[in-house]
Amino acid sequence: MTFPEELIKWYLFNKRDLPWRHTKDPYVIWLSEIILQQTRVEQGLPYFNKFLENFPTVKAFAEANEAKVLKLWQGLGYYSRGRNMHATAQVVMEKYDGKFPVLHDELITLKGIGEYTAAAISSFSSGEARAVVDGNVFRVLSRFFGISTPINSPQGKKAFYNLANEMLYTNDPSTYNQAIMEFGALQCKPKSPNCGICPLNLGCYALKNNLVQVLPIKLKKAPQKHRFLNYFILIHNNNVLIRERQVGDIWQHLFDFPSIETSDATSLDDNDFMLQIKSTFGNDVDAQFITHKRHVLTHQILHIQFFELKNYIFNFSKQKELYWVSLAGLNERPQPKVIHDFVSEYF
DNA sequence: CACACGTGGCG
DNA sequence: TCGCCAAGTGT
Repeated sequence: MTFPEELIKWYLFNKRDLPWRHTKDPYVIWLSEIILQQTRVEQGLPYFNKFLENFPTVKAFAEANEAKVLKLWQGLGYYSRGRNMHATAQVVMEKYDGKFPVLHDELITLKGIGEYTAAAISSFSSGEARAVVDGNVFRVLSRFFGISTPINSPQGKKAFYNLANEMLYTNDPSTYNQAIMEFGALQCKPKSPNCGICPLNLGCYALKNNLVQVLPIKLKKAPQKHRFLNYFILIHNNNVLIRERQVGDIWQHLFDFPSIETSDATSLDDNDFMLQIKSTFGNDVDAQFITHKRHVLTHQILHIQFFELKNYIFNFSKQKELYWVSLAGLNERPQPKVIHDFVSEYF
């Protein structure tokens, strides 16, 4: 038995009895779909009932004032959904004579209705062959077929949309769409799905390859972190001390000056910072601030300060990554770009 | 196109 | 506790 047919079989036996599954009325389905965007069924269900009681028809919805709509929406989150619904209800009254559209291409033009919702309403209410792609579909397809392309990357979205439409059971798009989403919500759950009782476990790539906990892959935002690098320029007999950066951090194998990294912005007046300098370079050291700059990388923002050191003690020779370099011959060294920028800037 | 938008539940 | 996730969309 094929993938979509297995899903539908599972669905017919295991589906929850939800109110919006008893109708093909596009208005009612629209109501449920908007409410369920990024929202769990348990959380959205009371709102669905509340909205249907207050606004049994699009007409009633359109004639309500926005304040009442938002009042009813209170506590659901993503309040633009409520405002967009109100606007859409009025467009349906004016442009569609109060008859809620059922075609994808019409639905997609309405406020608050994107690719997912247009596919959902059109397939559920008119049987149009449009595959829904939501968080559940990403997960089910990613695991079953072993797709590791990140679901939130442009390539990933394209790949999953294509695959979803290839898999679409065109004999019954409505049931298939509901089936794959319900399957993702109840069986192929994000965390600890019970693969032992899964009807698709024999053909599941993720289960076979022990990737259920890994797929789908979602790229993290990686918020930019701030780092404070304090560089020390040590000059002796017309030589300057540089250091090769080690593996496990930015600029691997590139050269820069010896430095102390701190968790905050620092100044020489800062006791802790001065203590660190002395413990590293010797108590008699005399540090002098030269200049600072910001260096913005993809995942981090570097705050860089330069200090010139005088009267330091030569306790660096033991460290392998440190090198004395002739100031005059700097440009002849195997030059890492980074040090070259810094050096050319200050010498 | 990366990001903001809300709230509640879960491990 | 806290990050992740939940039937996405608009900008």
